[in-house]
Amino acid sequence: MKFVAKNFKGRVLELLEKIPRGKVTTYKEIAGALKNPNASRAVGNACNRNPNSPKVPCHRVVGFDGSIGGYASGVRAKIKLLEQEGVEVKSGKIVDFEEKLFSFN
DNA sequence: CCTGGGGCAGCCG
DNA sequence: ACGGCTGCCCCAG
Repeated sequence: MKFVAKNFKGRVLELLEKIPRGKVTTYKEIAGALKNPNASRAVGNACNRNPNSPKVPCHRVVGFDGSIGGYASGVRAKIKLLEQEGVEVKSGKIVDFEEKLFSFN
């Protein structure tokens, strides 16, 4: 049985878990999927204060431009994880970002 | 490149 | 429950 969180934070975490390995998404996509296209900041907050650190791949979420943005454990770690999953990162940006972009839509 | 403004959820007192 | 502060953001100038 699937656990459906009704909190904003909970939904964000669930979406993050849906992101396949080697793919990335944007805060905007998540916000839009939650019907709150302006809540991109709130999405980032949910990840930052995320209670499920290793459970949720927050490192697969990047800025609208494919920019890494930030990371609670350090941007450096985020890039490292992405590269391990096969996502190239150059100068703090995702290489072929649009091709690796995953949509919830 | 940097600055300011907007809008939204989480956390703390 | 309320108010203020913060933030892994986005957009325009």
